[in-house]
Amino acid sequence: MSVRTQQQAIAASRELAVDLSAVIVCVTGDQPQILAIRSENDAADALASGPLESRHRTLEAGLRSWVESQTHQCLGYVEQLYTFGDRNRMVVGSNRRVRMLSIGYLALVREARPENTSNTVWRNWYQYFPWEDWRSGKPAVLARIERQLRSWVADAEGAGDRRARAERVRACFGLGNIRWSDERVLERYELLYEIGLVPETHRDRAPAWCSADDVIKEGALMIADHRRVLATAIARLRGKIKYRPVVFELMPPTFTFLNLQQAVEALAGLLMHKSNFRRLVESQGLVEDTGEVSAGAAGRPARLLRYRHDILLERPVPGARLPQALRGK
Amino acid sequence: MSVRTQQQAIAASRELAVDLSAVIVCVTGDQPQILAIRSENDAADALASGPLESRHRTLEAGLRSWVESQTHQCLGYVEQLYTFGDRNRMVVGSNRRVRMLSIGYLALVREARPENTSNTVWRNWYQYFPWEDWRSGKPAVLARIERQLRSWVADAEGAGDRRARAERVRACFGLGNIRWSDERVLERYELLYEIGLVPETHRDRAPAWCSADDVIKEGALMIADHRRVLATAIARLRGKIKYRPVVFELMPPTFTFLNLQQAVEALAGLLMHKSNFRRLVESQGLVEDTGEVSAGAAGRPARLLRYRHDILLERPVPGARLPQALRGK
DNA sequence: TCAAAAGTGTTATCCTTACACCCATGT
DNA sequence: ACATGGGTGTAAGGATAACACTTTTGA
Repeated sequence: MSVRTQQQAIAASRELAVDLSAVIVCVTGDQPQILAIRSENDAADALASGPLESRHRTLEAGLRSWVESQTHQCLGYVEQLYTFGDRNRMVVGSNRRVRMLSIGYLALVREARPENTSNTVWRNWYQYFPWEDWRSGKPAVLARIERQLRSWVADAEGAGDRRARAERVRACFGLGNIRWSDERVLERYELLYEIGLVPETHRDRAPAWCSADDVIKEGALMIADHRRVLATAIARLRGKIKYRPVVFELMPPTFTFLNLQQAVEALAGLLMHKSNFRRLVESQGLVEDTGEVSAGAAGRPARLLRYRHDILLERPVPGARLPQALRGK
Repeated sequence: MSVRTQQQAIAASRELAVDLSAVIVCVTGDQPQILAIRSENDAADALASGPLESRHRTLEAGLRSWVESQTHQCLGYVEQLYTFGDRNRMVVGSNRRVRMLSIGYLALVREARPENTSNTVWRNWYQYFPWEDWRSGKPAVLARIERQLRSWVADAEGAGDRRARAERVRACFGLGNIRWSDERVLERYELLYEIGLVPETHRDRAPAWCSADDVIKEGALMIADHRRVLATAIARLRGKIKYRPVVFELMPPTFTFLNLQQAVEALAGLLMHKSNFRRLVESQGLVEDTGEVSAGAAGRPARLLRYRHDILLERPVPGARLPQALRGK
């Protein structure tokens, strides 16, 4: 098995189609946005996606190249998310089924360029996931979602199964003594998908036992599994801002503390304590003062900050969950 | 661009070969091991890798199926790592170059089964990365590595470049006021690769400016980019054990605190404080006491523990790096 | 009796959270 | 004057890291 011939691999690939898809994120003001591709006839949006071209040395270079040429967006930070290849991604080719593989990427851009191609739009990502925005209190949709989840738990066969379901619901949606976790975007979406609360379930292959009546209609749809890819991206980004200074990839060259806080809040879908936020950012040494102050805003003008580019990599990545290792020797 | 025809995608895939490769990990006693495929003629090992078959519904199912049939290992926890597809992975096909894509997976198994196929071996992963094991003090190789890194820093063109290089070296290898971070396995490997301190650089495409004389020869090689895949796996696992109870996927049904601690230490390549480790594990409620005690060991017999399967998902994932969100509303 | 490992307890320190309060500006 | 946002101080509580020390077994 060690020496698989290239022929085998190539033969296998004959039934394959691979593309790259990108969740392109920016923050305008206090809203997180993604670049969506509008389809003419279909109601559902799509993510930007393009072919895997072999002339680029790396996958990432290929992605950058076509996204930049197609959308006239200059990509900043880019990170591979996941490779999606489930069977329900198959499409029917000329005369046989073809497995679609899609390598998902997260890309951050600094500003929302005017939409110059007619079919691309910047959309607030909470349009697709209304239950993920807690900034103005608990989202209304969650009442209905929770009701459905409870009945799913109640429908379990045995007591063990019921416990497991209850546990999972509590963890995903922060019920009982567990808190809502902003990072569980994908787990939440997958739970909804699995139990048929989301239209995609019924579009893909509806299991007999779940009815389409209970579907949550709030939240815009996307084609194929693009909403799953988006959920993956949001989850990754929400996690990442907590231990790597990636927010700054979304900020203009100078910004105030409030700007920064609102950007983080937009991504996390949660509000933060003002003073604690400042202190944390300041203590990390991530920003430095430009001499200037902001103008034109409502209240007192604020100092304008700038990201300290020199601290690109360091950040001791604090907060490990294991006891500190023994020092030295 | 939104509506790419399937034809395009399929056409693009003609020049593609996709396979799955797996880093299969277990811990025996106090050593982390991976399943390596020995090659007959070549000196370098390979990771387990197999074709992407279309009969399975998910990629993961396909991986499990062929790994289990080929290696007679029953895989426990499985997680997708990354999709590797750089140009230097190209291979020459019948009469043209073919891009090799490889979807890397991390798989954890509970025990090292006797090696029943002649060409598979369990190997200590520190054979490939001797600089990653700090359990008995600072690894000896690091002296040489650090010397080379310093001279790379000194060789920088301008002052800015020099600072950036110094910064990067400090962050990756924990020099100056920055501590060694067990999780930066991949970043370290990539730095070594980039500046030609590792044989792979010269095998792939040696840049003129770096000489092969300085190469670090300690550490076993692997074919193609498999050592990079392994580095990715180790990094991911080291990170994951800190916030998800994945170590237990590597433990036998019952174990002592010491067993558990040694497993974690094996993975992290660092030693922990005994009492603090216990307290942390206990406080998380991850384990429960079986009535029994361990027998036959050197000192005083220890209580045998068991993983509490009921807490699969919860774990509030503490230690977020952002200020706590405002409560409720 | 000694070595080896299992356990228990305690302290200083730092980080996080949660408040309370004052400052500067435009309308 | 007051609303809006900028900015400082601080005290309580919790988690960590680092010690010191006792207990139980096998050889």
